Amino acid sequence: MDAIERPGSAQERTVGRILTAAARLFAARGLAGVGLREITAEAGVNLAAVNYHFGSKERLLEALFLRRARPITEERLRLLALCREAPGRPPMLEQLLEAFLRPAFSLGLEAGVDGATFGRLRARLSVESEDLYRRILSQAFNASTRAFLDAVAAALPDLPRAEVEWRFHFMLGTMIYTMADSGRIQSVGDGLCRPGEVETALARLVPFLCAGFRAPPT
Amino acid sequence: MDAIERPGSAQERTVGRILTAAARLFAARGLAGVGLREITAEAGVNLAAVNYHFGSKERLLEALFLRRARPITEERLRLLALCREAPGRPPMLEQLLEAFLRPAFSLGLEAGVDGATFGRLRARLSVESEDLYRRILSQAFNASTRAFLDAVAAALPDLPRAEVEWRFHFMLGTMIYTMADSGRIQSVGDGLCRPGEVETALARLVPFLCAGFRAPPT
DNA sequence: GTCTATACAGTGATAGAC
DNA sequence: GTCTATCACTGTATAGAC
Repeated sequence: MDAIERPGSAQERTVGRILTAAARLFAARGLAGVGLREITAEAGVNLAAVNYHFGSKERLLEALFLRRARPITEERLRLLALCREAPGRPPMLEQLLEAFLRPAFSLGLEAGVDGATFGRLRARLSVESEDLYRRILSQAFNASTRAFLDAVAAALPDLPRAEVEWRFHFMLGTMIYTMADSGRIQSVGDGLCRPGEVETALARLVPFLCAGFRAPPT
Repeated sequence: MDAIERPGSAQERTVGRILTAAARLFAARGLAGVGLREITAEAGVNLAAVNYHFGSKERLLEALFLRRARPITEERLRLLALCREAPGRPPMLEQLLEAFLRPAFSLGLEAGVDGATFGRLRARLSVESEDLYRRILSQAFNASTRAFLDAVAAALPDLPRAEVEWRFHFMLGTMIYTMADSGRIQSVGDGLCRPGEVETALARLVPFLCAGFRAPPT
């Protein structure tokens, strides 16, 4: 426990270098496109170091993911605590969705070297049904997401709980697909929608989703 | 040209058996989780047959995908031609979204042995930004999707084109994330939203999305 | 043309020496 | 703890049989 916590120790240096190299390479060329040998070469460590410190390539990915996900959860909860009904402020629902979505976009898409494609990584994990990935996402996001689900339900007291969950699910879909920025809409449309533009995406998403949430129940 | 078209020929039999086996195995265990040796063993053909007939594992996937995607496109265009404004019918926007979404769900999620997880496969491809996958999706869906994008824009004459494209993009996100059925919402909510239920999903999606499309432009 | 057997260069993982 | 050597396995390529 001591060695892994003390910054500057040989072990911590090795782990950090692996994480940095892996983040850069995964971002540049995707998960399957880069091998352990390339990661360890760039990090200047031995091939076996990855399996020694992380256990497997997949668990290296997990460590990488959790390191970037935590700030999102924390910022979400911080913003949630600031939401309140008051004259001159937007309606509660708008505040909640903004507080939920903004950290995912601002911290997930633009912060730091590996942030540029953390959104893509997250999107890939989010459409996978494999157990490992579900576990990673739950571990990273369940706490904050559940809090927002309940807050949205409270802000829409006339909407049955099942409908709230469905619409929340739809919101997750729009968020994740936008973060993935796959280029699909550019290929089908006239290029007027560019999901990579964070502020534009948020400004379009919130009114769209709020209108959907407020639709009469079926 | 003759041999590949005549059903029952030795070649057609081999190709068909590979496609069937690959569809089942990809569906069961994902794309990376199954090797060529397992596919060829189940199909009762030689290992090299895949590369001989398809060129690579990825192009096998492409053939598989296009085979199942074509009926979706055709059914969409058939339903689009039936949409019209008339007394006693739902508003045009509702008709359009229903015509766009229903074939993706009904043909993509439940028809045939490999249909059960064609939706998952499609979702995985849809969040990928790699060129091959973008090409596959364009080839499969651009014709029908573009037609619907224009029809929706015509049904919402007061909405700027950019806004239409953004909201259409959001719709794609809800559709794809629902088809992926990753289990995420069940893990965060109370299990009241089960994206695998096609009719329920459609009944919830259409009003939600129509309300979003009709939100005032920002 | 179709199919087979086999070889090849690459992967992630690991046992055991130091 | 770290490294070397090696393992079992992957997708792909090819030479040659039918």
